[in-house]
Amino acid sequence: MSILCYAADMSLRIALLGLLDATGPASGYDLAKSFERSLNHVWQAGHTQIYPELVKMAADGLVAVESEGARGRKIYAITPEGAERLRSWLIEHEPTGAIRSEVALQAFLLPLLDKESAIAVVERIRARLQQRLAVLECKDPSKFGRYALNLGLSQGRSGLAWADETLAELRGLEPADQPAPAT
Amino acid sequence: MSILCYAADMSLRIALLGLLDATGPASGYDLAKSFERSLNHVWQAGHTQIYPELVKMAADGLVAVESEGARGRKIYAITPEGAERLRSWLIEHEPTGAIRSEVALQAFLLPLLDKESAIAVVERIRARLQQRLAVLECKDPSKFGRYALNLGLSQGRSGLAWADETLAELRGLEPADQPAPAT
DNA sequence: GCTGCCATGTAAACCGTTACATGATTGG
DNA sequence: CCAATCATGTAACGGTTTACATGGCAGC
Repeated sequence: MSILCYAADMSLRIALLGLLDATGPASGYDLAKSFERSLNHVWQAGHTQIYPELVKMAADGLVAVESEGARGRKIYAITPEGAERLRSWLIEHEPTGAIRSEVALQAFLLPLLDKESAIAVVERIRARLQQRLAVLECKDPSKFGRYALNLGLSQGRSGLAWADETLAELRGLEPADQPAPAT
Repeated sequence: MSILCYAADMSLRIALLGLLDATGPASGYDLAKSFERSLNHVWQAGHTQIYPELVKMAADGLVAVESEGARGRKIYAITPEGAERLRSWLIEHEPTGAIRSEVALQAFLLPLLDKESAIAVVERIRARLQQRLAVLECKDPSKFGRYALNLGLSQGRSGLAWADETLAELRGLEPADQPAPAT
């Protein structure tokens, strides 16, 4: 609305500014790799989103092309203005707790399934969570993103605990409690 | 690609089918209310998304207008085809673990802030999590969505625990460990 | 010379939010 | 009669994904 009202979300911008601030100048390609490696469990973005966004951010003065290397490689650096924008977002932005989780949606709808199917679904969810957790557990906890890593570990473990409790509950159900196995 | 490859996500469809299956025929308005009340911590959708989607779903034969009530109220019911689509999604769909969380992004970037600011950010996150948790704790655990409710409670509590640990760690830091408070 | 990775981009489609718009009904 | 709520929708915008497209360089 007002000129002070920036676009709704901007989290992609913030993530890019954060990476540039934390690890120094980088190309779009580097940033895409960083997303995959370090930011993966927190935010995702592919190169097709990153390249145009960097151009817009440069137009807004938040980053600048520091140098151009081999093969048309363009190295972006964060500007002081960008660093300030990053800090003020961190300090001022009230994060929306809103979550869209396919896992949670499946959990919500579990009662629609018969016992066997529900158990199979939860087992698959459990396997998936375990796999994700294993990836996080391999990461270096002394690195930059360690607070988010701890958060991911904590959430992953609590998801696993939920899956185990739910499996126990489902297995303990009397067959009579089940919905009809549908025609 | 092939005619068997349905649109990528469809979670909104699934959520709508799930509500119709679980609680019987309903209007778009009712469904929007249900989203707010029961599905809020799992998936969000406003009426502006729901109305057009119901029209498309009716065109695809997954729901049907069962009756039209007062004030142009249209009551949709799930069709057998819709019920089958719902069940096969639940059983077959491998949920993507991908998460985009502004809270986690802030956690990731915490080391960019000086000690005082970082503590303030985590305290705000903690307050927000507590508030969400309080909402969930008021819900009836015997209702339809109770598996998802348990999951939400579990995740909320682990988030709170993370915030407390992180605050303790930040408060215990030597001032020397801090980044320069930025000109 | 070919394969594979580095490196950058565009275009179309889709999903989701915000703002806008309309009218009926109920209760005070 | 007025306000609140019921009830439905459209339009524009912005963010995200998928597919398409191009070319340089390194090693075999």
